[in-house]
Parts: sequence; structure tokens; C-alpha cells
Amino acid sequence: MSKKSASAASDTETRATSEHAPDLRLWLRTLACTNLIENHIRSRLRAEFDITLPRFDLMAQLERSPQGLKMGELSKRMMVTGGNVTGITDQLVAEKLVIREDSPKDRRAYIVKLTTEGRRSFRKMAEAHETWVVDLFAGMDEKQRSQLYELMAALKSSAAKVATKK
Amino acid sequence: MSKKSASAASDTETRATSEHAPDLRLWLRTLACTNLIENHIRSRLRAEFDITLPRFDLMAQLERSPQGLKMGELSKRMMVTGGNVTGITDQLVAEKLVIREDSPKDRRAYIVKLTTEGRRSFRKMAEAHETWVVDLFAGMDEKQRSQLYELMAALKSSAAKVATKK
DNA sequence: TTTTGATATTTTAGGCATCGATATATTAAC
DNA sequence: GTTAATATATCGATGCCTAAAATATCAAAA
Repeated sequence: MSKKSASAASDTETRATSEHAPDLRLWLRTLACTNLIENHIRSRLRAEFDITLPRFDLMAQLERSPQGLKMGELSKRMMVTGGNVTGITDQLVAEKLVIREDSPKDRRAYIVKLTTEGRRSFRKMAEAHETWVVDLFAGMDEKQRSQLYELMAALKSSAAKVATKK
Repeated sequence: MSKKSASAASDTETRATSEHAPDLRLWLRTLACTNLIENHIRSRLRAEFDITLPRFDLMAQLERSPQGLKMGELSKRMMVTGGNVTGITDQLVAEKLVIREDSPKDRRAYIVKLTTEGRRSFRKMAEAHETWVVDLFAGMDEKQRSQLYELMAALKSSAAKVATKK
């Protein structure tokens, strides 16, 4: 990822590049860190509850919305494509953890809800999940955690300016 | 993801849960933020260079190691499984961006290297990639960025304690 | 040697993710 | 009302990713 263009780099390119490298290192470190945590959580969900992270995430969305959610709403909240939600929902329906109901207002749409079994099952998993997260962050003190929380808000708003437009 | 068990929650469970919720929010915010950025970069790589992020990442590893890397070494550095590296490498070989050479020391192993074309191509992409990252972080000031850099080091070491063991 | 165990990579099967295309239903224009 | 534009969801193709099993090689002990 080092920069320094091969041969014919202009002075401004070269300068800009060496100024920018710290941002790149910051991003790569951030990414490595979240991947480490996410992979850990993923494998514990699989090992202890035999469930995948995407399914857990979908159920988490539904648990917050007891009235159920349309497929498109799930897609928006999970920040994934509609086709993806279709597939994950299919699996969860097959496992009887969620149900698809026809929307009374719009015949194109479905309302997805947790089943009773799904809600019970989710709550047990969520409790464990939360303690894992707590453990993963336990090496930081309270001040560091609250600083990180604020910085992530700043980063999100910084990135959203670029990522959202166009 | 809200906690508060349905009915028979013990007092300690309830208390522990409400103490823990902030860590969960911190994690979810961090994850949403990095996903936003990663997806943005992914789609720009695809749109402007017709390449996937994993292929770009693999090439980035090779660019830092001009002598080439064994498959297993790539796997370790990219934090993905060996089977995954096999697939990505196959694609890059087909595009003539990398080559697999037999290791002279070990007939089980391959050494993967960028081709001349691969190196040229990567450098062009990396330059653009870096400016994207800079733009994404541009809404944070220098102090925020360096704070974030340090906090990520702290988080990585905190998480590694848990994630690595066993 | 030959066996044993570890290492390097690929293969296989299953699931997640995207994009682009399609089928159907809604909404708005005319 | 018919047409056109938009919205909701699914499907098909492709690629990433993992875990587990298979293959091949190496290295060291018996």
C-alpha cells in the first residue's frame, strides 16, 4: 500500500501522497481491528448457537420492532441489498424463527416477524453476545470507550458526506 | 438488541445488562461506520477499476513484499482462510496480475508475485484508493485522527487478549 | 528405511453478498 | 380507464468466505 508512484510522479503527487499515508494507516488499523472482533463474534455464534451472524443481525432488527418489518425496511436497516434479505429470511423461515406475513396494505410487500420461538431463542443468544462484546472491550477504560464512541460519530459523519453523495 | 429479559430476569441479570448496553452501542456504531467506509471503497474500486476489494488487498500485500509471498503467508496477513486465498489468487492469475512460482525450497508451496503489469496496475489503483480514504477522513481534524489511531491500538490489544486465546 | 506427525495447498459444500433482470403491484398522468 | 413511471420483492449469475476433508510434501524419530 506504499505510495510513491513508480517513475513519473509529479512533485505535488509525491507530496500529497506522503501527507496522506497516515490516513491510510489509520484506516487499515481500524479495519483490521473491527475484522478481528467481528470474526471472533461470528465464530462464537456458530460454535455456541449454530447460527450465522447475518441471521442473528436480522433477528436483532426484528426484536427491536415487535410489529414486524417489511423486507425493504430490513434491507435499509441492515445496509444490505434486498436480494440478500430474501435469502437470509428464507433460511430463518425454514428454521421457524421468523414468519412472512402478507402486508394488508400493499400486496407487493411482506411483513417479517419473529416467531415466539424466534424471540425466545434470540434473547438467549443476545445475552451471550453482549457479554462477549463487553469482554472484547474490557481492556479499555471508561474514558477511552467514551472517546471512541464520540470519534466514531465524527468519522461516520465525515464519511457519510462523501459516501452518500451521488 | 435491546436487553431486558422477557419475564423472569433476575435482578443481577437486569443490572448487568443495563451496565453493558453502552459497550454494545459502541460496538454497533463502530461496525456501522467501518462498513459504510468499506462498502464505499468497494464500489469505487469496482466502478473505476473493475476490481474487487479482496483482489486489491491481495495485490497490496504483494506490493509490500517484492520477493513474493507463500499462499499461507498471504492467508495469515490477510486474516482469511487458505481456501479463500486459493480462489482469489486463481482469479488474479487468470487476469495476469500475479504469478504462482514453485518454491525452490519446498515443493508443497508456491510463491506468489505481482507481474510487471500487476505492479503497474496496482500502483495506479492504490493512488486513487489513498485519496478516497483521505477524503473519507477529511471531516476529522488532526487531533481526532491521532486519537482514533491510538484508541484503535488499545482496542486491538484488548480484543486480541480475548480473541486469540483458545 | 519406514513410520509418524506436521505443514502447504487445494477441493468441496454451504452460506453471504452484490448486481442486473424480472414479475407483480401501486401510483400518477393523461 | 389506460398508460407510464415507480416501488417491492424474488431470481440467476458470480464471487467471497469458512470449515472440513483430501492430497502432497517435508522432517524427524524408530
